[in-house]
Amino acid sequence: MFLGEHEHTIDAKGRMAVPAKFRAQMDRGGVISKGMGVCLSVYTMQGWEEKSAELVSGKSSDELRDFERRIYPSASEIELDGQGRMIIPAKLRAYAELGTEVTVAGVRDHFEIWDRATWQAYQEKLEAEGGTNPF
Amino acid sequence: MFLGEHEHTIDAKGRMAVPAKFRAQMDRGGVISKGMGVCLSVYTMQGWEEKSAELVSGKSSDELRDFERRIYPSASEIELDGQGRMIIPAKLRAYAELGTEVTVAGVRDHFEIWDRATWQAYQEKLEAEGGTNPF
DNA sequence: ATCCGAGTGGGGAAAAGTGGGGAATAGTGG
DNA sequence: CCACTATTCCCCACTTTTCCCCACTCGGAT
Repeated sequence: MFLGEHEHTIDAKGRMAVPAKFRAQMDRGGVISKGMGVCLSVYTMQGWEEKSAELVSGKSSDELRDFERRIYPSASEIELDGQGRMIIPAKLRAYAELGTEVTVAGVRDHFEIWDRATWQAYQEKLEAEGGTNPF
Repeated sequence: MFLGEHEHTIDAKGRMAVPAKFRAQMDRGGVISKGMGVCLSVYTMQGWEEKSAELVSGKSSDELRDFERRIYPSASEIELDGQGRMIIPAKLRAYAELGTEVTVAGVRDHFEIWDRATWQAYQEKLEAEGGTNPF
């Protein structure tokens, strides 16, 4: 399970260290894709297959065609290098408007990568709208 | 699995480099055919056989004859040269209105070749219709 | 103080992508 | 059957990007 908020940086080569606590789950690689909102989502390979299978089920063949052409091209398979970093494809980096300073947030079955400023604004918005903590 | 969006070029001889991430899957050759829409679809040999078997199943013999005469003559077997490029037959290139700048998009069990401008317009249309990313 | 793991940065080798020359091949006309 | 032309295919060459490895820093734990 992915938990917690981690502040990391993207270097000049487009690399970002995966939080050490997430690495064991990602050792067999994973998939990065456009996320819901201005962010990127990273799944384990298994998580990706389950999630995408669930999403395509029960679609008509016309819907399915368009849907598949949206989600698969916007994703990319990722691996970790010897230092536990992943490369974020330039297109996805542009989509999520990532600068060098990013926040990595664990969200149960996946983790998300946000530009730090975007993340902060989003959290403040949630806090203003969202009431109290449930625990 | 074919994932991601790759910008490549077709040279004066009709050759296009296959994205490195797709090559391992194409090493035993494949089949290129007219795609659904203004694009071309490329399957692995195995994927093509499965897909075409699926498509012809449950057709009456009249339907089947027409279908086969439409599908198979427009398709072409492809191999990679020493640099990992494939040749795109001129007829197919004309069908998909491919210029020199193309986008190669991985779509799970196959990948598609689009003229870059056509692809961009299509993606913008999907985005306008389709709401948010599901991941 | 020292060790160790985490995060970051960068040099250099390897691979990917692109372009083009020239031989082999197929097709066309005499 | 031969000559000519056009196309295909196999190399070689160059540029850019990617990938692998080594090195440094910073905290926390021993």
